[in-house]
Amino acid sequence: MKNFASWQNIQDMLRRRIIDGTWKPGELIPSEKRLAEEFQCARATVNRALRGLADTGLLDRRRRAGSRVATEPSRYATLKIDIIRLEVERRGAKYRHVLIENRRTVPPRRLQYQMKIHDEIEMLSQSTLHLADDKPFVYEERWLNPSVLRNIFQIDFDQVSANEWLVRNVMFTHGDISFSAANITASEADLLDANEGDAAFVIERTTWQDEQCITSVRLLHRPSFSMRVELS
Amino acid sequence: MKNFASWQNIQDMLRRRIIDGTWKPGELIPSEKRLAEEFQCARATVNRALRGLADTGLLDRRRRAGSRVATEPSRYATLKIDIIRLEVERRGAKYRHVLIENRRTVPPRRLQYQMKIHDEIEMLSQSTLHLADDKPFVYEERWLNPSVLRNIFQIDFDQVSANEWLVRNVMFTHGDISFSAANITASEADLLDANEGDAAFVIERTTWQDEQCITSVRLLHRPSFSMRVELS
DNA sequence: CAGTGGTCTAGACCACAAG
DNA sequence: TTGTGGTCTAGACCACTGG
Repeated sequence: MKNFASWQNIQDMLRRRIIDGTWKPGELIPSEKRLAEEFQCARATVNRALRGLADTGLLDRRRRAGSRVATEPSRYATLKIDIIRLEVERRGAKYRHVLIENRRTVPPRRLQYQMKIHDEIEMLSQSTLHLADDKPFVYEERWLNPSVLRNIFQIDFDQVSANEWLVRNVMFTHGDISFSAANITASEADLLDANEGDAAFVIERTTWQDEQCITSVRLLHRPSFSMRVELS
Repeated sequence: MKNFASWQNIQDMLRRRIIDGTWKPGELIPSEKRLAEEFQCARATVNRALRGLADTGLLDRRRRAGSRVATEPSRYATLKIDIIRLEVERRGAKYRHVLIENRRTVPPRRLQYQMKIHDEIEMLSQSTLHLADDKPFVYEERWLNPSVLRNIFQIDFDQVSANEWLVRNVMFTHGDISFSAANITASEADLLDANEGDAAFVIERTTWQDEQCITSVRLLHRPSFSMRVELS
């Protein structure tokens, strides 16, 4: 007999029952064992299907208590954090970047705090403009920590943006990212070919390798930029 | 002998090898079979560990070709889409909402397109202000599709916000969400207790149940709002 | 063709928590 | 105490694709 009951099939069937209200929010669903009997498959197969549903927030699962349809079914959206060059190219445009500033200096207090750094160490401070079809796309302000990136002063960031170099050469263990909106300043407006006060989408990201901060970056997108994600 | 080699342990060890450069970007790592021998465990256990690493973008896996460390290790950030009330309460504030407008009307063209609706049907149009500690937090403009939400005109949205009612009562099969920035208008500024032109963080979300659009919503956050996510 | 990852199975033991 | 989910095992077959 063929396997019509792959874990994907089972997951789809179970998701359907949740979505169409066969099993209502808060309700207990049959145990893995019973579902395995129903679908004539091994419990591990049902487990794989249910785990996926729990991961997306549709189910709450607890040992002994069983699996319940989530009462407040949070949904999760997964953002892909890409190299800016790829993001530009994905939009069908030609990518180019310009390194505007690149100097060693001590970061301001606010950033020391953000990077969880306690010494007044010198870092590499960069300003980069990323362009799509030669039109301003993102203005990037970045701080790079030379205590982690030993050879950082030898890299030619005119050839490769720090954004891309880091992704290819340095992996982080953890980090945080925040999204917000900001009115752009006169000088930023100049760089982004926009008007002072325009609302811009801002991403701030800081990454660490174990306890050491690698880099902190602020990406100021051109006005009208929007980031889109599919929900499933 | 105890199992010191749970799939989590194995995943951590393998992740470490990728992060510290033992295995470099683009490099082929040992097959599941070999790793299972190394860790003295079943292949399924290694598989579970590797699958997780592939899911987060650290590995590229292909049948026959084996597993390679990703050349462009995309990282993924998972956003939890919560009920606004919970988001306010998570920030330690008291939640309250005010239904400002609630009327039946035909949505404008732009929204018909966004909702992939082809008929000039009447919908429920709502404006809601969400408050945190009685201070404006988010201004919400929402369209609800009565062809899917049959009893929508009977719900008392003064008691429960549409945001919360929908999450608890209607599940979607898919949707899309976009993040952007906007200069707030004079009337929005009035509602949000801000100034005209201030930059506000905007979330637009549209959800469907199979082919039918359920709702489309635009959330205009108070200036200074930011959304933060952990990367791991 | 052969070796890889993808999946499924039947069984087992364990950790947990509701009753 | 007992039934649940969480995990691991040893083995198997399949789908895919590089050589």
